[in-house]
Amino acid sequence: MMNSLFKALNDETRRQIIELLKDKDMNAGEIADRFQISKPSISHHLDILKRADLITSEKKGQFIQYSLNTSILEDLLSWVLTLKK
Amino acid sequence: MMNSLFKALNDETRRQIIELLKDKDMNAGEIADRFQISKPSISHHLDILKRADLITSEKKGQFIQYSLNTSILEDLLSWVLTLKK
DNA sequence: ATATTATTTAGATATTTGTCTAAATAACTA
DNA sequence: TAGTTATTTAGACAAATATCTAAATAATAT
Repeated sequence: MMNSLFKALNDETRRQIIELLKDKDMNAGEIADRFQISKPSISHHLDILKRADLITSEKKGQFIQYSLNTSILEDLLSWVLTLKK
Repeated sequence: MMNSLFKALNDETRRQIIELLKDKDMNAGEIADRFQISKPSISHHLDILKRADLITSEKKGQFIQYSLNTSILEDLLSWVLTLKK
């Protein structure tokens, strides 16, 4: 669990996707347009974020809408906090 | 900066080293004894943790003592917190 | 001086990862 | 039904990573 979370966060592109989704939900194409990386690659990053439970997806007709899931970040927060004492 | 931090955290062995150092300072050999991984590999992990500023090292005679540096975790905390709103 | 102990550096290798293009799937539109 | 648009899946490949053994460095002890 922590493994897939840290893995997902260990990539600049994926962290930027998270930050985009912080502001608003976006579909895969909109996300891909923000990067100079192919759509299949973005799709792969989305998959990794999803496996880490950092984002969720919902089909909206022809599009797939992605949203940030912050609840998993609670675990990261408490992990960090136990280290700080 | 965030890059080397997330990279350092993206490994179970390194996270375990961090948790060991949370309790007390240890030298390289003591740390290595806790894992079934060769000393050179542990040394490499310590190097990555050090580059990420997560640990510090100090020579104590023949030994090198490693300590946890929690101040860098502030940055991780605030990164997570800005996501949560 | 020599030997022993602690740790790192060097070099090799297998696995994982990020990226790409081409093809497949799925939904809408004319 | 065909054609277009949105997204993913498959397969390939180069770069990065975790690990190992052997050798180098540094400090202590006999």
